[in-house]
Amino acid sequence: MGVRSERKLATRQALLDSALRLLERQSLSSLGLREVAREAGIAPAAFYRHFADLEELGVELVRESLGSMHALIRDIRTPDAGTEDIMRRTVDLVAAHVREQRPHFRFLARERHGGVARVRAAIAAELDSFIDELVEDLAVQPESAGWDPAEMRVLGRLYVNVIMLTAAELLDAGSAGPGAEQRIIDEALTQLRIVSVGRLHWLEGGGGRG
Amino acid sequence: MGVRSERKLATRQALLDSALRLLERQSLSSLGLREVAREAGIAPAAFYRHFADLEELGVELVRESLGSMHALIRDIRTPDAGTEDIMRRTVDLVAAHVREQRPHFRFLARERHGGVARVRAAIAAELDSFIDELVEDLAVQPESAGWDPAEMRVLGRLYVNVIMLTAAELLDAGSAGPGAEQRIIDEALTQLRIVSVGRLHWLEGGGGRG
DNA sequence: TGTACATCAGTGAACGCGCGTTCACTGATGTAC
DNA sequence: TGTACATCAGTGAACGCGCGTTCACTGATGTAC
Repeated sequence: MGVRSERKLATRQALLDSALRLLERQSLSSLGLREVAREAGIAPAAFYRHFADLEELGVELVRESLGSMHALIRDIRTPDAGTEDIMRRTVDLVAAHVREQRPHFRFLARERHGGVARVRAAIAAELDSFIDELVEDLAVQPESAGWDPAEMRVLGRLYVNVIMLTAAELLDAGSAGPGAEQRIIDEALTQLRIVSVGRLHWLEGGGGRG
Repeated sequence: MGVRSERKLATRQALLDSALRLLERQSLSSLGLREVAREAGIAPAAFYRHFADLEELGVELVRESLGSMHALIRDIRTPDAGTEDIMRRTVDLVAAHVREQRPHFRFLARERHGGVARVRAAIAAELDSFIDELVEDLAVQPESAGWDPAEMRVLGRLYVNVIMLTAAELLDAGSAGPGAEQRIIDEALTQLRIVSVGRLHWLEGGGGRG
């Protein structure tokens, strides 16, 4: 790969990084092109060499951020351990990933229901595929015997939602005083436990419809 | 009350309504003062007779929107019925309220993790008080015997989160094709059932820690 | 290796535009007597 | 009830500013021979 295209990629990445940095304190729809270019140290016009507009950059940020989310989900996948161990591991991993990739998780939390429809759709689509992955793992566990596939998917969505909301709460934990992070982690663990107990006894009442 | 203050209140309300209308398609941080004034049919300068800036208007919108949310929670409170009936009623009520107060729920979903910290804080505080209300109701039910108060609160948060996320999904149901709304309602019901089964068997394993 | 030309990422100036905010004002409503 | 003055919600013009986008350009990198 030539020097020129390497530098182009570096500039592109600088734009993405600058945008992500600015997005810690504002939402995508209020972000300015000149603002991002300034932060990245290039002329505003150069932005157009990389993206048609900020929405396109936003969609690329979704890809990047969900890479972080994907790494988290992959780490969580340990179908061999006991349920309690998996859950403990899960909340610890969520906390660790949020700490290491704050801006990515901030971006996802903010834009999941944000003002840019295309970005919202991109996030929803990717979350769906994460749910599929998680359901694959859940399906091979003995606790899943007798489960309806559609209901398994709802269970997976419930787990992913708990994880996403926990990540979002952890982002604001800093300003909520010391101990807040541990409290959020403990609550997340309790939520996962409640759901898991529900899962364990699901079939007793005929799928909760008894 | 005089004619003048009545008219002032009417203008103020027109500003709030106009803002809410515009916020169906964008987020608060990208909303413009002139834009809102234009939509309300008044001169930009008149805005300042009612709010110091858009953030202040936003906080007032939180109050208004959570009024809608509060009405929903109040409707849900029927501690006398059986669990399954309560849950069916709950998802139907969520769907009905979202249909009738779309802009309010859109606003809440968008700004709960949005770019304006003060608005985020206002929403979080109000959600907390809704959880308290819900927990009050849950506490008097026989299913809650033996529960730790802190764990009850986590359960309440879990229910409220399911409700909020269901409302958010219903908002985009229209563009997801016909049948999407019913599918979302069914999934929400299943989630509530899973959580409720978990609640029912919670103590068997020593609070899920067995 | 050296030369001549092509490519193209990034520049800097320019544009028209809508923004938030200020200000002195107007005229209907409110108040005091 | 009528009059004289005070209040104040809303106006319209003006301001300086940063925005997104365009354009011809520059000069380092790439390519062909």
